[in-house]
Amino acid sequence: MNLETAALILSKIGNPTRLRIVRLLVRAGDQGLPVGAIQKKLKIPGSTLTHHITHLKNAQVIRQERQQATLVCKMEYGQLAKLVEYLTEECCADEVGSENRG
Amino acid sequence: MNLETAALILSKIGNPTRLRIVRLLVRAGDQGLPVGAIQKKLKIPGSTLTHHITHLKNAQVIRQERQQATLVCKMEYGQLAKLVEYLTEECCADEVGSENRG
DNA sequence: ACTATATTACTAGAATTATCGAATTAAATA
DNA sequence: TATTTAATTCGATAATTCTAGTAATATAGT
Repeated sequence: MNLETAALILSKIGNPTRLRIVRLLVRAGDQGLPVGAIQKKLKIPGSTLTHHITHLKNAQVIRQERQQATLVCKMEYGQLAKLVEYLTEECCADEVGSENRG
Repeated sequence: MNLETAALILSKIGNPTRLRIVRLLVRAGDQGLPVGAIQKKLKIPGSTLTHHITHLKNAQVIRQERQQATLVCKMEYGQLAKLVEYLTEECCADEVGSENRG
């Protein structure tokens, strides 16, 4: 994980609609959630939803698995973990002032 | 902290230039860093830097304090802490699947 | 094959964001 | 007051992003 990738992921989840999608998927857990189910919850046009899903997929924040007719969206927890690790190591702690913050 | 605010902050730090600024400021610690010092490190025009600083200020990710002739930028750690708290409580854990994630 | 459901692709206008030069404001100092 | 240093505002342009309608594609059941 480098700075550019971290910024990319942050910018992708830094959109209200996409953050809602992420929240739904995290809460759905390992079984994921079909696109149609997300659409019903968010009440937005399919084309708009696909646009956002494409963003999240491209940044590898989520992935999709086909189950018969429906495509199930799932979180890419590994990518999120790497992001948190990067932010923790690169942008936080281990430098001047980090002890006197609390 | 609500979803919209969280998304706003994420989008602001989800820009490579602004993430660099944040990284510099976190590493600078409580003493912060003058705008001019940031400019020297990032090597970008002042107007561009101000543009990004304005974004970070508006989202309360950083604040500025005047010290004589120079304006010192400092992290707003509180805001970051609230963001992490929101993400942890709203978007992670405490739901199906969070235990089996390894 | 036909139909319904699920999802993506194409397309375009609106809105937002990024960049940076030039002019401007603010503070310190001669 | 004039000058220098520090930083912002203004204004223009380019690039990206958001939204959503319409058309197309894929899958499952009849």
